[in-house]
This record gives sequence, C-alpha cells and structure tokens, in this order.
Amino acid sequence: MEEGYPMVTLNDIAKIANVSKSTVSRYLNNGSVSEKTKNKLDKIIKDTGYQPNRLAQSLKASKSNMIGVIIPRYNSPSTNLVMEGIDTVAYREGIQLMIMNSNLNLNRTKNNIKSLERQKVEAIVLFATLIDEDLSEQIKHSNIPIILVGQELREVSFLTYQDYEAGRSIAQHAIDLGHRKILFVGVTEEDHAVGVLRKKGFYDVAKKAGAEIKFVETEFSRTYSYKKALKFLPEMDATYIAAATDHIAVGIFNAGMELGFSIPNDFSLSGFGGYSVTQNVFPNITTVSYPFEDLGKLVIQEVQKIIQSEIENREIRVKLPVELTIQGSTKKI
Amino acid sequence: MEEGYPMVTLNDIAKIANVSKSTVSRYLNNGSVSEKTKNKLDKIIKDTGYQPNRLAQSLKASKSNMIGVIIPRYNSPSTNLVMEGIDTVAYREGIQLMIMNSNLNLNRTKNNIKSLERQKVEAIVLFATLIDEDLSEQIKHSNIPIILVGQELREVSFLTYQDYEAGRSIAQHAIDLGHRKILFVGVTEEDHAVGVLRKKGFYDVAKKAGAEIKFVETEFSRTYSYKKALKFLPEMDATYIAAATDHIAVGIFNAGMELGFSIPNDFSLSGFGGYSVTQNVFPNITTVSYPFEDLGKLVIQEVQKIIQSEIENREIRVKLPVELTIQGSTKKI
DNA sequence: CTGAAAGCGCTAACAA
DNA sequence: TTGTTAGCGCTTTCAG
Repeated sequence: MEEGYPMVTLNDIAKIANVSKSTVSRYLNNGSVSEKTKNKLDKIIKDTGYQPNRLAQSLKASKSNMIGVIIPRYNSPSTNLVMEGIDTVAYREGIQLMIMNSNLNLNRTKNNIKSLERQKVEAIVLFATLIDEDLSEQIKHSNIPIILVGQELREVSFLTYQDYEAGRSIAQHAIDLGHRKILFVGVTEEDHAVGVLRKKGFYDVAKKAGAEIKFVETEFSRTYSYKKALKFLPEMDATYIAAATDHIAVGIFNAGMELGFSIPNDFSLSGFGGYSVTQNVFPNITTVSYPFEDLGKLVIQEVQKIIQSEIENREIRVKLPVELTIQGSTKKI
Repeated sequence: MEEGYPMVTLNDIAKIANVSKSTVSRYLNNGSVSEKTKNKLDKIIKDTGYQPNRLAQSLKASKSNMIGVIIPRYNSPSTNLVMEGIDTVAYREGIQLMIMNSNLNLNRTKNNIKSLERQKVEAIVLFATLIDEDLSEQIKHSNIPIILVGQELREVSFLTYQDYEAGRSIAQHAIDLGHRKILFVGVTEEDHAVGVLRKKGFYDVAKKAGAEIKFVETEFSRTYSYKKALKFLPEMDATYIAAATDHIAVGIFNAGMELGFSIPNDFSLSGFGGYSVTQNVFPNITTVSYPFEDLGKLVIQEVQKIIQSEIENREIRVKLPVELTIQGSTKKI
C-alpha cells in the first residue's frame, strides 16, 4: 500500500499561489476573487488535491452540519427502513449523518447522546424503546434538539406511528372474520408503543366484540418466539393468533409448520409492521403496514425546520397512520 | 422543549476556577494537578456539565479517533452482521464509527471516501461490490488507510471470505446427493465475489463430476428473484437449484411454493450466506455459512494494528473460511 | 479585489 | 504544580 499524497492545507495553497489565506478561503466560499487568481487557485487546488479540513471548518462555525442518529441495533428491519428514508432526504440536502448504535442499552444511549453533543451535531434522532426518568431528563435538557422516533414521551419532540389504531385495526379484521377465541402474543410493557399501545388497541376492539383473549409474553427475537411457540401451540385452543410484531409472527409460523399445523386452516396468524419478512413465508402473513420510510423522510424535514428556525422550542408531535395488509395467513372461521 | 444549558468551554471552567486553561486541560488529561485545584475543578465541571469539544480536540490532534465505515445499504443482512462485529470491538476499544451509506452507488462511494478523509478519520472500512479503475486508484492513493471488505483487489488491503471454496463446497454436497442436472441462479460478474468466485467454485466441482449445469442470471433482490423464478421454474428440468445468495434462494423458494412445488421433493435448493432468512422458511434452506461477525471483529483489530504501527504499508489479505450448513431443503435424489 | 489579524476550543512545549 | 504562549486549519471582520 503506497502512501498517499501528503496532507495539504489552505495555508499551503496560499503560499504556493502567493496570496493570503483569506483569499483562498474567499475563493472557496463566495468565489469573489479576480479572474486571474481564480484560475491560479483552480489549478493549484486541482493539482494538490486539496480538500478543506472539516474539523477546522466545524470548529470555527461551532457546528458540524451533521445530524446524529442513535439506532437500537444494526439488524432491525424497521429501523433500517426508517434509515433509508432518513438517508434519502439527508443525502439530498447535503447533511451528514453520524450514526451510533445503542445496542438497546440505556447507558450506551445516554453516552451516545453525550458523545454527539460533544461532536456538535445539530440535532439528534433517537430510536429508543426503553426510556427511564434519567434519560428523559437528559433529552429535555440537552443543548441540542433531540427528536424521538417510534415512541412518544411527554415534553419531548417525537415522530411515531398510530400504534393504538394499528391494534384496533387488526382486531377488527379478526372479529370480521368471525374469530372469538384469540391468542395475543406480545412483549413487555416497558416498550410503550409495541408492548402497551398495540395490545390495548387490540383488546379494546376484540373485548367489545365479546372475544375471549389469552395472552403470552415473548421477546422481539424471531428465534425466541419460535421456541416459545413450540411450547404453547400444542395446547392452544385459539383460532386466531395476533403477534405483536412480524418477527414474532414468523417465529410462530415456523413453529407451526414444524408441528404440522396448517395456516390459516388450523389457525389464523397476523403480525404488525409490514416488512418484507412477512413475504418470506407462504402463505404471506397478514399484518399492519407501517410507513417506516415516510417517517424517516419526515424526521429529517422536521429536523431541518428546527435547525433553520431560530425558535428553538418548537415541539413536534406526529403520529403517522398505518394500513391493514390482508394476506393469506388469516381467513374466515 | 426548554432550552438546555449554555455551552460551556474549557476557558469558562478556567475562569470560574481562577486557574489557567492549561491547568484545566492537564486535570482532564493526566490529572497531575494539586489536590486542591483537583477538587475545585471537579465540582465546577460537574456543576456546569462541561464536556470537552471533540472538534477542537480532533483539530488539535489532526485526527479524530474515528473509523469511517462505508456500507452499501441499510438493509443488507450480511453487512449488518459484519457491522455487529465491528461495533463490538470498536465499542470495547472506545473507537467511534462514522458510518456512511453508498447506496450501492459508485459515485457516492467515491464522495464518501473524500468526505471521510476531510473528517480526518483514521481509517476507512469499505464495503464495496462494484469497483472501477477510478475507485481503485482512489483507494490506493488515499492518505488514510482503506481496507476493503467482502471483495479482493490487487494492491489493496482486504478481508473477505473463501467464496471460491464456498462454491466448491456446496457443489460437492449436491454431487454427493446424486444430483447431475443442476441450475445455477447467479448474479452479474461485476460482483467478483458473488458473481464470479462462487459460481466458478461450483462449476469446477460439478462439471468435474459430470453434472450438466444451466445458468440463469438474476439480481440480488428477493423480490426480483421471486418473479424470475415464477418464469423459469415451470420449464426447468434440474433436480437441484443452487442460488448465489440466501435471498435469491428464498425468492425461488416462495415462487416454488406458489407454483405448487414441494421442496426438497420436486427439487433441492441451496443458498450462500447462512443468515437467518434461511430459517424463515420451512424447510430451512441448506446454505454455506459465512463468518460475518467474526470478519467484523477482525477488521477492527486489523485497523487498530495499522493505526498503531508506524509502518503504513502493511498490506492485509485475509480470506476467512466458510462452512456448509445442511438443512431440509436439499435431499438425495 | 486583497491581506492582516483575531479567534473557534483545545493541547503541549517551555518557563517559572 | 502552574501559567504563558503558540498553533491545529479555517472563516470573517476590517482596513487598505
């Protein structure tokens, strides 16, 4: 590996061109220099391969033209879809993303925020599931705007989805199909959006229609849910299983296949999310589609507004609508 | 959203404590200050919530303690697994990652490299599939070390997998099961690892055993492969289909299910990669497992060595071994 | 149109 | 142990 060109600074360019640093800087920014020096600098910069040091620029400006993003982990399909939306707009707008992984760990999340503050990012987009009092305070008192994704929190800006309505929507679907014996496979209530809202929406509608609902708690991972399902499926009497996420649904699906069940003949099955994994099994799994990518795009647009406006105290509260996607895994009883 | 604490700098701390900036700096770094000032500074820093500005630190040091990572897109399962490995080691070592998305676009890749150079990252980990002459030159001449992941390239450091051997390995499996009429569903040869090496390894072994191989070219996406398979499956006479990636295999699997085929009874099917998607269908898909996470860990370890050593011209060439994972989708003819 | 000078926040000689 | 000084690379008044 041969060593590359040496690092050349603005000062070097100035010396070579026999002008002052400010002239070079001016050329680089406004471009308001004489035709002659313009040509001269043009050539020198091209020859030397000069690139302005962004650390120096940012330090000078006291801001970095970057937006921090804290993701919960790398392989979360929903997060990745949101990221695509974020990336699309950020790239178009010339905004750099500083992505950090919290690995679903509260302490790492807190440290990530501090780190991004020190990096002078202009705003932080935070994917968080679990939020304790401490983190909540940190968010509120940060000197840079933090916007939460996928959860709602008092006194904090957020963009999320209509999880409660999603629950209602799929419950209505189950009821419409005639199901009255239902198993809801959910997650911990510590996750407010998934653990509380989806379930509550579902229960509210299903109970009202006179359905009998049993509950099993599992974890987000497909594998864990698969193992759990191997146990509860044999002794289950429900005709409809509502899983709190698509991944959980797929885990149940696979366990069902392995145990010799036929879906949707032996029982109907649905998820939440609408990501592609529901189409990796056959029949495809009925789900509620979430507008992940749209939310990503929207986040950056909102962040832009916050950054550009001088009014810092705009509080954003957005809940995007979701959509029932009926596929082959649910049918009339 | 209430505004946070005002930004406090090292200088502010110094003034409040009535000492010089260097004393504060010294306290922060070596800690070699008198017990008295130590206590004083301790308190002030805690009270003010002071955090050193990392832009200034990095500018001063002319380096940022960050490693740049250029990923091909957000939802690539293999990349995300490697990222987990990278993240594990980087977090442990206190190294920040600056992740950028090339979106599989050559120009974005080139710009990403420039951007990371300007950011003064200490090294760049580059996931690239397509590499043209221009990019190759850019890599070689960059003034910061760039290490390629998942592909090999002359005169460039890289870590990748034994793709050729992977091809051989799964071909041997097919042959051992008695298959002699084989369909290989691959991708463009522009992707050397996937499009060339896997295929070549497969062909070398299968041909030698007297098998008859037909070839269909598809794209990486599951959906595209699914559609393609809907067309070629009905008129296919092979007893074994080797897909060049797990995603392609799943696409074929789903098309097969939809057309009423039974796998592995009507034909055997295998993929490459070994990520969890192979277990999202039933029967699970036979594949070659790649050590994605290990590679991620290794990358950062190697990068560390490069950074720490003064010898810049260490060229790294690593190809990690792979492992055949036999599951339910392949069987004896 | 151009240059001198100050300063962003920090670190690191070097003196005291 | 502490303070003074210079400087990382850049932008931005303010004069000329």
